[in-house]
Amino acid sequence: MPSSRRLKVAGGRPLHDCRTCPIRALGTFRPFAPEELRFVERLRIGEATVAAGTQVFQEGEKSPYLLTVLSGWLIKTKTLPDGRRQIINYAIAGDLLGLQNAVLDKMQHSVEALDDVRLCVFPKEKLWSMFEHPPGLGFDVTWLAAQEKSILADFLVSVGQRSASERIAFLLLTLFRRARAVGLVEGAIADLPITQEHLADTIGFSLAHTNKRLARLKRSGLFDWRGSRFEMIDERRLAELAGQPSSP
Amino acid sequence: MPSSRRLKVAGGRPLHDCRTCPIRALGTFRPFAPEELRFVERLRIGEATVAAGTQVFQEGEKSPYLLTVLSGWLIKTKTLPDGRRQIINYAIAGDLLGLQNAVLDKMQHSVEALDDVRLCVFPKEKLWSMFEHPPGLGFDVTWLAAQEKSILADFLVSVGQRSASERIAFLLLTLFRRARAVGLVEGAIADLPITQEHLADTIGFSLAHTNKRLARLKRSGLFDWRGSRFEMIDERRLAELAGQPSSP
DNA sequence: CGTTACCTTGAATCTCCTCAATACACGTGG
DNA sequence: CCACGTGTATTGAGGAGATTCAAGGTAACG
Repeated sequence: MPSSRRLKVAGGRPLHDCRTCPIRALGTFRPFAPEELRFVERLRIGEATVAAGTQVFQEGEKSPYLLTVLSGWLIKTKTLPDGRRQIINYAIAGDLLGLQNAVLDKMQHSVEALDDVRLCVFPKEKLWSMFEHPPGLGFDVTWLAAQEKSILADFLVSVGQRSASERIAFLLLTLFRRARAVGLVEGAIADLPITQEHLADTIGFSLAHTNKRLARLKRSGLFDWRGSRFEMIDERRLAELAGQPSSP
Repeated sequence: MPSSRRLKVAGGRPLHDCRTCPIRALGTFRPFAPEELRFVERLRIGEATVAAGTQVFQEGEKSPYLLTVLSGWLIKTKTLPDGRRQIINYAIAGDLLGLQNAVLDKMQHSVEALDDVRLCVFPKEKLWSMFEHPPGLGFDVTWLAAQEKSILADFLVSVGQRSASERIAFLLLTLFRRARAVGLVEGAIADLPITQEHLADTIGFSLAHTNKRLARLKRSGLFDWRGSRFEMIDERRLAELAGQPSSP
């Protein structure tokens, strides 16, 4: 069972400098002008560290925060009245959390930490000022939103059209590549704090069936996955198996 | 088979005035300041009318355009290498097309007209200027993107967790409500230019199976659907059947 | 050393798929 | 006017794939 811890922001704690922000160092993002850096630094409320299992946002909730992930893994989920749960997406370093909350007035899904997570916290009402303030901060937010739309569409194709093993292959490949893009892969090894239940809730199959197909996939030797240690062995063949239209 | 017609923009044709824009009249959007109106009017290239079956965008393509739907229905699709197709979302009046193309450099999905469609055409490189130019045009784009993320998440829950009849109920309900929100429902009747094959490609089931479950659903009398004429009879019960968390 | 979370496996059942055939409405050309 | 094609809807039989339920197994942790 996920714990019921909720997000708390410790104000006034020692903040690192935005200039040395870990996610800026990734090179995944456009470099900020000094002026933008100062602007963002003023908007920021503080940093928060949350433990595995924490509910960072709750579906339907109006939170005062808009968040950026500095480190750790989270899942975004939606739950049906009878308890069936779908994992919508995963979030890692560099991802934005709570855009819906800031723009559409309330959260459309829940967000839960899978391991210990560090977050950068903004007041959601300041989002508007990122659009007033000329240089492309608002554009960056749109870029992130478009990016996530694209990921959601990919997941939708998977769940709508792919077979069980294809879905597993596609998900593992996607998570691995996203992790690699933000420097979380050393050699060919990533730390995935994901259980088979998460896997099942993402690809839309029962846990039992997911387990059986995963076991068979493992035997093919394209990757090794035990506990949270995931090792990619043959990425190209895994991508083929996933039915990936194009290459890395 | 969908025809292979492609989008062509007739420049310099008589344009209606942005002040009398049909989608502005809907009341779905925030009213524009006169200054914003003039700004948008200058950005616009022209209007385009495309016939049913036209491929407005092609997956992987870099188109010079960013579009707004004035009237008609379209589908956004992604196709796997072996031909399996997933309908990602539907677009109607007020929706934005080609954001990925403008922001992420190329289209991640195809867009096809289901009936005759009127479009408002912008040059995609001008998107940036909507963010430079202070009052909230850029914010509106983000709002639309967040909105669509929310729809995609809903579809993902459906395809991942719901049974066949629940998925059908949910999709019909969603399309009906979106149509109603932009004034396309008179009485309880909407014109849905959708075949059972579209339905099947959206909910992730085979055509045969979709047909059988739909037939059973029809017998329950919650709606009437023949050809393109869709009549909602018991919206509340259909919503219950769809496993909708909250009410209209 | 018992608890808890996660993983594994089997048997019976049901959902959904494939394949194939048929029906119907429409428009076109002979 | 009818014959024909095409797109859409419908239906049935048989088999693959997924579900549920239930039982064990393993490893980590207090």
